[in-house]
Amino acid sequence: MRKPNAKERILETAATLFHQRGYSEVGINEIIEKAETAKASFYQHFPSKESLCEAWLESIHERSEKNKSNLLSSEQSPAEKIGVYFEQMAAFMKASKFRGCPYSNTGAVSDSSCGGILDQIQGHKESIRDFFRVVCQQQFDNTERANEFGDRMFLLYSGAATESQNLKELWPVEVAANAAQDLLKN
Amino acid sequence: MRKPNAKERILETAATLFHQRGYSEVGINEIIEKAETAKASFYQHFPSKESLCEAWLESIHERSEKNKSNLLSSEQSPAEKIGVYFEQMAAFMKASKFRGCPYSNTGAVSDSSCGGILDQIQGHKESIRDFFRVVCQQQFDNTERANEFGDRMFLLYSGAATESQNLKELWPVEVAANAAQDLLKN
Amino acid sequence: MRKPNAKERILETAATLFHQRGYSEVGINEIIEKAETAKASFYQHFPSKESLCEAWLESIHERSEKNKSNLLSSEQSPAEKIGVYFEQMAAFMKASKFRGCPYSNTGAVSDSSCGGILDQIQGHKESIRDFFRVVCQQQFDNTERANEFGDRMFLLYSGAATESQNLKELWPVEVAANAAQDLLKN
Amino acid sequence: MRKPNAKERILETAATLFHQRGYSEVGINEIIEKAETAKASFYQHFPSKESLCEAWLESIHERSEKNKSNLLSSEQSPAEKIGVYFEQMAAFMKASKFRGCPYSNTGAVSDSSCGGILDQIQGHKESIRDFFRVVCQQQFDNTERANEFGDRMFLLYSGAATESQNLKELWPVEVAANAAQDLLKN
DNA sequence: GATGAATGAGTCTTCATTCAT
DNA sequence: AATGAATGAAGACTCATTCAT
Repeated sequence: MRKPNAKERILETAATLFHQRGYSEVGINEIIEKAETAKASFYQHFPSKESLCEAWLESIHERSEKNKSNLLSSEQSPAEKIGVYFEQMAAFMKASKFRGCPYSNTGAVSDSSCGGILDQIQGHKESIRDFFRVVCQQQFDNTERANEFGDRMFLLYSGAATESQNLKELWPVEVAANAAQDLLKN
Repeated sequence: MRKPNAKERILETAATLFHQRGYSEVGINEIIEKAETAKASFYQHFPSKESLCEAWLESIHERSEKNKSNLLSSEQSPAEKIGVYFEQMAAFMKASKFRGCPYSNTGAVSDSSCGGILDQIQGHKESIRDFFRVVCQQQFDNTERANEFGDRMFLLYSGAATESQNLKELWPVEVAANAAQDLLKN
Repeated sequence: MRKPNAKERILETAATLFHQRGYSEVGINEIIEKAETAKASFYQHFPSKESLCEAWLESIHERSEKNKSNLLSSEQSPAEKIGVYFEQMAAFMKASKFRGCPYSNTGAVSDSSCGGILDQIQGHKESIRDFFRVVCQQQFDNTERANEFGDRMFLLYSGAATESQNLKELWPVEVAANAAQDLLKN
Repeated sequence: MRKPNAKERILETAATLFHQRGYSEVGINEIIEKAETAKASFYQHFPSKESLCEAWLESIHERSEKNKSNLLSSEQSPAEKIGVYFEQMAAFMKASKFRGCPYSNTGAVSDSSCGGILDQIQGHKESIRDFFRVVCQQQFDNTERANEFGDRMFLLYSGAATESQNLKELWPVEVAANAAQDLLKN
């Protein structure tokens, strides 16, 4: 069961803990203990806690990119794509007990996470925004309108993540999904 | 210049620091130092760091309530009220160098802030949601539709706060404002 | 027996350990353990390990200054003053089991101890050099010659400290003392 | 450019770093990184960090021995030999940015370097002391006097190394050189 | 002859909190 | 109402060394 690779064990453990309680609330001691590794082994693979955070965010980003890419190139209609995306979001929120968006949560902690972390947050967010824009471009002829509506969907999506986390409820995701569908009909 | 009241000095100092860097990133040592108080004096006024956090959030909430109440009872049209509210938001984002929503930021840190803090976050968020709902009720006859659109505006608003913070840009607030205005026209 | 004051206990413990084994070889853990204090208590009194080092060197310097000042203003002849000074040195070497000069030992560790530590080392050394110069000025009419001979005595003194430490023997101190006496006769 | 032999690369790298910053301040991680070797390769060539230290001191000693031997058997007068020796010292101090004597610096760190390191330090120092004694024997008929004056020169030399390092200045070497020359004239 | 991964004990420092005065 | 001293637990990170390959 236990992965033989220490680096992977650390990364997976950190992924769970960071997401559950937030980057700043999880110490390296706890990570290495649950990953069943020695402290020095950790630093052999990651030069710092921050670099582990970057690796964690990176791994999420990769999965997310693949998913969005698949969705975009699928045969589904824009409305269906939007529907699937928000359904995935709802499932994610429930599964993670409303812990919200790992990127926003990490960015909320501090601006001192300026270095690579801020870059990753922004890159990820831009990518999601682009996703909504492209879906809208598949629906609307007017590119300008498509981008504007894509941005609105992006904000609905983000607001749903934030408030679903704050209120520990699912309705924000549903409301956002409906609003996005309505936007597609305009 | 220096307030004579130690409790107020602490609260103001904490307000600034918590907002700038996040609750978990600011230690009591720094707070009492900048507030020019002794450590024991701090614990005389606040039983714990968490209670200081609650007092901070409470003070923000009070100001916010007063502002929303004034807006709601003003002579302005719903569109104007929405316009003013998002303009205030834009000003706040700029002034705080895109540090986003203190409530969401605090909630992002940890679920261990279960106690009173989570209650305050949820209370504050519900209140903002209600604000948007009431504004919509002033516009639409259909209450159900008003509430649905109010919720959508709430999510746009929240998404704008989150992404304006993440991207360190103002456009999310503007996009959200426009989307909200469009909702009022439906 | 145990001093009630934690700061003093720390300083005395550190003085002993630093001198015995060298600044870089003594950890804070050992210091606080032997001083019977908590780690945080240490940092209440000293902002860093380096600052403790500075306090230690400062305390040595003060005692040294008082001693040299007393010697200089005494009724003794220059030869007697030199004699007493080297006798004190011999006693110190023996008592400390040939651990040599705390200042030179600290400076030997690293040039990264640039900050205040280097300043203290240099200040202390200049002060000893001045002591020998003044004694020579009390012996010779020619100031230039007095200073030159004072500098030579300073180097003999320093070499005696270093090599007595290296060789774990007392003869370097004796040789230096004799050489200094001969210089006075020139 | 890069030496093919890993052992030599390690030794040269360590020589540079140990001299620049002191034995205790340089970790083997840094050494193997700068020597471009694997950690296990290091321990293949040197059983411990201490043994590397010994190898380093040994290599310095060999060069020093050769140099002194050449000087002693040269056609130069004792005064010239002393002159050359202190000139070399001055050049060494300048080149190493006043890092002083590697042996004294290593000995200053700790007495726990009991094993072979202390032996090497003492052997090296005795050898330098002998050098001065022999030069003096070439000058004076009286062996006892020659040895006494040789010892004095040794202390001047050592003091010059120590204080030149402490003060980051060259004058101690010059003063010691002059004092040594004067001793030869007695 | 060489290597990358793993380790336990250690480094210095900061945390929120309580105590006696 | 106010304070400086004290505390144990935890923070991130580095040490010299060993192991299996």
